[in-house]
Amino acid sequence: MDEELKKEIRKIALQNAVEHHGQTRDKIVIPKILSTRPELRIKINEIAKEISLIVDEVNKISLTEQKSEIEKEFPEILAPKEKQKQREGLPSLEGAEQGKVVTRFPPEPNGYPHIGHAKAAIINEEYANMYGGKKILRMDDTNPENERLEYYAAIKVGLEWLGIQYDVVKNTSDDMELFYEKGLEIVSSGNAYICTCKRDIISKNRKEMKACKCSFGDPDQNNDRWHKMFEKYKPGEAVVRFRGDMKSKNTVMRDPVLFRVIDAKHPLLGNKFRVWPNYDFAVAIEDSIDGITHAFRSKEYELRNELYYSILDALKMRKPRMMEFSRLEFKGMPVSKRVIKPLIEEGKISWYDDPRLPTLEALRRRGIRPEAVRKFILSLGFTKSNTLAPFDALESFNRKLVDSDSIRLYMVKNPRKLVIKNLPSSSVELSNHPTKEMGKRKIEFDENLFISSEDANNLRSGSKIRLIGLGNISITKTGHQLEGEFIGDDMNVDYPKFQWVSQKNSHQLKILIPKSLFVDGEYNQNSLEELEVYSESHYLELSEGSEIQFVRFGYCRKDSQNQAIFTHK
RNA sequence: GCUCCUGUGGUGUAGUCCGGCUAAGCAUACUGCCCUCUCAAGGCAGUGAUCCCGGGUUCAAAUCCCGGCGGGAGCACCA
Repeated sequence: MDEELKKEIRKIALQNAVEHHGQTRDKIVIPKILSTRPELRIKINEIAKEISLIVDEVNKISLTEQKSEIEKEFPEILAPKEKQKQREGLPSLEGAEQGKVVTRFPPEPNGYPHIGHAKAAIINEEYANMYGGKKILRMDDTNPENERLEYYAAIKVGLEWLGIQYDVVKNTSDDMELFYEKGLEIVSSGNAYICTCKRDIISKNRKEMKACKCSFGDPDQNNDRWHKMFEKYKPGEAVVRFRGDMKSKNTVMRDPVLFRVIDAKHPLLGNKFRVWPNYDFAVAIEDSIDGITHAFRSKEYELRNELYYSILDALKMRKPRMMEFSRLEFKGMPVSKRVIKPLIEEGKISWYDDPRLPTLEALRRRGIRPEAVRKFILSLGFTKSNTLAPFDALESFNRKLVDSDSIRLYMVKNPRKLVIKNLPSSSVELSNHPTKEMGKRKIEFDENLFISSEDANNLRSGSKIRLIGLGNISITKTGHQLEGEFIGDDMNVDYPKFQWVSQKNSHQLKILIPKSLFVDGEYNQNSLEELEVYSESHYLELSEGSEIQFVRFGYCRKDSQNQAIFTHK
């Protein structure tokens, strides 16, 4: 064995020993050597023996000796370890070429957009941007019974708020004629057939893996029935079914429905059409003709991938790559309309913008910034494992964004009067932000001030406190109404510091504190706390929607002249 | 029930495809210190993971293989 290798081994052993209280192990040193010198693998036995010897030697000498040997022999490893840099954004995409990636976000206009939509939209956008590609917004509106005009608009408003812009905005329903063309093609080629069986028969056969009699109909029958779908058949009487595999383990593949008859009025197209493609057929074709290179959807669609590719194969159409990510929900914050709607009807929450909800509108009202939503979502990564994200992760991103332009204001909850007769002045100027230049505000006062009960409760006669920005006070009387006297303005004291409000300058308002809507699956009766508070009247001069930090309380967003919503601490 | 996906500190994740470059990285939460007329932001430090469990392959496994277990989803003429 050459001396150089021995030296190398000793170096690694020493380094590792120093990092671990003077002790190293050959199990650690062997891989390290082998990883840098793969050619040694064949001589493994010999090397392992040598390493054991060296490791023993190193372990015998003291930590200080180890350190001094490193200093003398291998000073290069003394350089401090750099902090590891984290990959920015999402992992790279397989098969993605710069400038050629096309992604799409296909929401159904059947409700208000929420955090789950944000995740899908942001992932699609990020990837398109990452590769200098194209983004498409496609309203997936092929069920006229569900879609409503206001939802098309609400989704666009939400996306705008998130700051996402699209190269193309379209509706799936724009391509109805194309679906018919492809529908006829897939029927004519024998890859689909028209089934007139009753719904429960179809479902029973699916369960039992049995083909239905319609699947044996000849081409003429299918052709004829295809045309009948457009006028003769009533809803429920006939559906177009893909010829999949009734014996497939994947239930999705057991001759799924491609088209059905729906007579409802479509918000965009009225009664022009009554044969509607279903989701699987529509997305596959749309993704293909829109030139989508990478399509992303959430995990519950995973089993539908096989169908998606099969439809495109049957039609000999180009296939995008489909990938899925986990759904995003917050603990105790339902996303689904099925859960939210009854709460609205029962009057438990006001509307879809109630601050306890994870809708985009609610997050906005609550004071969450779109950039925070984006950072938060990206921080969750692109993963298929179930995420029940904690809301405080979002809050932390938001706090950092909001802090630098939130005006600092004083506010007291459950106000208690504090009378101080010997105040040396009648007004004071307070600065609006501790570090950023945001100007000052003037507060006028007389002997009547307020502090919050929480603070007042800990006081007794003789307690000394500092009213921030005002001066030091010695309490002379406690009780329902407190009294105190001004004892100077020395700032080098360690009295407890309280914020205060002057009676002359006060404004009463309500603060809404949203809490978890559901606890252990049950509606939380106390999910919205309402606080009656006094703030400085300066509040009235702020524009609606501004973010405020009430000192020693937390961040709030001004909702109106007499209501603010608690954002987070 | 059947099928598919998933399982890394309190929490969210990186790493897993192509086993060694990290006795497991980052963020958040928590604790302490610095800064500061805020229990904020900022700076620094610290606590915290036998990488779900059990076998196997290998000189070497969070990473590969087999078997369990936990969690989620799908089983619609909804998307």
